[in-house]
Amino acid sequence: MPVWDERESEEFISPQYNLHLSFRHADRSAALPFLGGIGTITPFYLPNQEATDTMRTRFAPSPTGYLHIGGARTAFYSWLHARKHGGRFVLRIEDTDRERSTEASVNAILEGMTWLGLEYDEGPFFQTDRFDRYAEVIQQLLDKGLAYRCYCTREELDDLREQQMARKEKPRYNGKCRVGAQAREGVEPVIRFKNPTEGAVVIDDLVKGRVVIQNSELDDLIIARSDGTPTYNLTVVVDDWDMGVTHVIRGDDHLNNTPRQINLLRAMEAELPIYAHVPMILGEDGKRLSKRHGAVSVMQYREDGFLPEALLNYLVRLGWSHGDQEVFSMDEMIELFDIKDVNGAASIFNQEKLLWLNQQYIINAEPEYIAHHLGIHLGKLGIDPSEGPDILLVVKAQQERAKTLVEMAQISEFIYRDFDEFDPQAAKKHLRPVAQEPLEKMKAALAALEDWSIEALHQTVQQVSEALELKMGKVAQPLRVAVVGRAASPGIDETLALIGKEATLRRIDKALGFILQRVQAG
RNA sequence: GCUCCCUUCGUCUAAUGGUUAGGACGCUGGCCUCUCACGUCGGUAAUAGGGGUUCGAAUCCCCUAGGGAGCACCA
Repeated sequence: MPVWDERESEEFISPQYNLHLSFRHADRSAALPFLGGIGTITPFYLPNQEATDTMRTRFAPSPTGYLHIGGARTAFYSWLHARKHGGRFVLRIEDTDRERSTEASVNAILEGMTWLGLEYDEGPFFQTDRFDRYAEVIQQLLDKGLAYRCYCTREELDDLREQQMARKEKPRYNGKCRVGAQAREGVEPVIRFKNPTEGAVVIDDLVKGRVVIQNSELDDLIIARSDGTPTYNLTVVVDDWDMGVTHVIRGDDHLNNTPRQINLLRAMEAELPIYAHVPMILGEDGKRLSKRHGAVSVMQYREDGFLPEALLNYLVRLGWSHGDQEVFSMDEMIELFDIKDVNGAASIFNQEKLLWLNQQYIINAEPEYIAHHLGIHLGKLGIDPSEGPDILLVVKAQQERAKTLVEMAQISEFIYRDFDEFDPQAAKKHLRPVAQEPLEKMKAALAALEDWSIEALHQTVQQVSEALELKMGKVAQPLRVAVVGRAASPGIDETLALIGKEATLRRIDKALGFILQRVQAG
């Protein structure tokens, strides 16, 4: 069973989760009555569904891994489409492949969607709970003569395929058992759908436009394996129909499956959904996104310090645009996004642009929001934020300086603890003998300072600079390297304020020691 | 191999037959400045190739090339 973050589960997962429980464990024969034969079947409606004319989109991942970037985008597009039109967004888990499906993957997918904030209105439904229903539809197709048992063995099919490939033909089933096939000893038959042999299937795809496929290109696909379990093309079609899905938004790797599914839908005399096939997302090398490309799991982006809003904004702009606008609020995305405007071409995932967007979101976010997430990343560095200054002050000081929350934690480390070594480059440039006097003067002035406020600190640095007749940079930079260890930090006054008086004086001493050592070393 | 989809700066995209082909990321030069960053002003860089149609093509048609997907008792 999924393990939820208590706080988040209350908000929007819980209702579906309860339904999931009741759906999985209830007496299905009572809960899900089926009616009639082919032609008179009316789609049944799952317990929480309302009117049949409600627009519905769905996300239907197979739980064989985490939620990846491509899946997240199609889920998001489906979600946006439903939200925009006041429809419902359905989550369905396609777990009929029992070899590869895992509970852990289901949880990973739900966790990913939760993090992104893609709450679903119905589901999650599990296909493994619906085998009775699939069996029923298959039987009806059989009764109607729209499907048949095929007794060809795997070996025979393999041979057939090889021969066809050798002849440079498209491999497909030859329809041997289509008429008058006899049961064979020791062969458990599969069930095939009798695909039309003539004519063409027309798909008016919202993204790809009109796509026409000749039925002569299609063969009689298997809808039930020899062990009786249904296959993908059958289950999607039955589910989309039963669940009242009106808009099928999915990856364009499914475009080639669509004509088969349409033929199946027609055989069941079901209403056809509207299709939208969105293109793939490619890695930086132009190849299909894979583990080689690093962070492909959406949860990895959380680990890496990205905000979910930034990731969604990036994904919506990947393949879609609204004039010159780059940054969109969630409301704007819902209002402006239109699946019809999605580009038909595959696009390359560009980490640099995502980083830029993430920084924009960090800059514009409420400090409280950032602080909440920053705490986690500080914790990973072994830092307890409560042992330092108010974390809101840290966020405000660093907000414009980090592309990710991980980076923000890293560049804030100096606030919480002394560093071990000076950055060699920075020390070489700034901790030189000429810096000795400014540092000593600063130390004295700071030691005497009672009011450790940003304003007072600013004045102090300025006064010391003026007294030495130096530009402020000549004083502030050595001081910065002394207390931060590096040449970059927030304004020197803010920096000192965050570090505190005691640590500041201690670190200046250390820097003076460093310079002395350097002089002696020659 | 066959079928389907796709092709504008390095990347994401705008331009629905008439624009000096626009914006954004990146890279880069200036400004701002105590550093870094933010911000700001500039620069760099594209219609895959070839044929048509048209007064006029990134845009419509055809061919070629390149990329992707599908052709499973996976989803």
